[in-house]
Amino acid sequence: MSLRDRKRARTRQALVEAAADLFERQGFEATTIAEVAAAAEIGTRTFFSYFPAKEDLLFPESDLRVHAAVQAIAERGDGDGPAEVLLRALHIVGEDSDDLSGRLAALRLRFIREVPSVRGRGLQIQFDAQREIARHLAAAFPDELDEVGAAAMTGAFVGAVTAALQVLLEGVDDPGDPAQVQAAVEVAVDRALKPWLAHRR
Amino acid sequence: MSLRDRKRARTRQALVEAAADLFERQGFEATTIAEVAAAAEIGTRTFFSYFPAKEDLLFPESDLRVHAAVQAIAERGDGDGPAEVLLRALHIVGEDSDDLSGRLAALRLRFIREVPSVRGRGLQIQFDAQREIARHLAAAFPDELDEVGAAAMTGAFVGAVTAALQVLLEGVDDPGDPAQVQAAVEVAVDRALKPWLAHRR
DNA sequence: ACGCTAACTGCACTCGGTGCGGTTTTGCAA
DNA sequence: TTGCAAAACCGCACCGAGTGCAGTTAGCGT
Repeated sequence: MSLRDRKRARTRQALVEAAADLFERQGFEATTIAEVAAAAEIGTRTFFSYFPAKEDLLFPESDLRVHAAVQAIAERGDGDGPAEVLLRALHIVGEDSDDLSGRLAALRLRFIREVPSVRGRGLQIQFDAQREIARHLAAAFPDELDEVGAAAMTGAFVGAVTAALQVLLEGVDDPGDPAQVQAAVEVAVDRALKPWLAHRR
Repeated sequence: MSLRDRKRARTRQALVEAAADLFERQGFEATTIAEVAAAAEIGTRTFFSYFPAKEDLLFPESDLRVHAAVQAIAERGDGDGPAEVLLRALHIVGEDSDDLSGRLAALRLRFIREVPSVRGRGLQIQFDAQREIARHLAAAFPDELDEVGAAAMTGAFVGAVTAALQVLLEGVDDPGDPAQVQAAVEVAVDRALKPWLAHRR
């Protein structure tokens, strides 16, 4: 990795951290891109060579997650069926790695509820990720699934968990508490997939 | 209905039609709100008292559809279970009524593929509609479903059909042809829900 | 016919985002 | 080490979406 690339990665990280700080303090819409860029010590214009839009500051490593999930699908065990592999892949996508990603996750959750444009961007990213995973799932199980079947299955899983999670999070008083959120996610996965796994045996 | 309301409805309709014309001719992003407003003979500023954003011109009657679906849930037959009622409700949401809505549907489909902001807004509307339907579904079947279960079920249905439809539409050469699209929708519903309905018997 | 209210509209403004062109930095090779 | 091409940086001018405000117009009930 060249010096150029490392510097670029550092600046990118600085942008995300600066944005997290400002967003926490001022909210999403009240923070301008100029402020974020200034806090990371780059010109306003240069910001757009790092992120295509303001909302993407909240989803900085979405493609890495998807890539990890795809890899998990490729490295499936011999005994696993499509449902098990898919479930494990989705679990990987939903994981928080470092603590910055934890901070970001909390902000993301908050702004997905508060700011329409963030919710829109989030759904779009989820949709694209889902499609990518479905493609690889179909490739991994050519005998059991075709493209359409894999997409339907992935859509059903993701849709069910997302919708269940949304309802559960309405009842959470402090969305900033990672424990409550984590618990809600587990309940959502369990509740959403119970009927499917039950008849699957 | 007062004259005021009728005039307002006429203007709203004129906006949608003008937008449809301009969008067909110039594309979505190349058409400015000022142009649409001028074509409907209102001031640019006034546009925003009819639609909150440019994208909403492509989803002019989404709340009516949802309302119709909710009503269909309320008027369910005695022998129907949650799955049948939900399927019928979703069928209602997806219907095209007049021919203007047919034109709009084609444009919508095109721009959902081409323009990220339109895709984002569309997903957001779908998400909200899904939540509303789930709420009423839970209310209609208090013994079989709670809020979370209804949301999971609705999310699974909608997610499966949407994802399957997306894959199927990739293979359609002329997205402007309503027959091909309609056929794809039917296949998508069938394929997406087959495993569910099969084990449901 | 008369006031009251809702709708219409122009104006000024902010912010997100892009294209362009010039300057600085970096990687690499002679 | 020096030189050079590419890549990154950045200011500038610009556009369109969207909002707040204030003044005018038009419909509605009395």
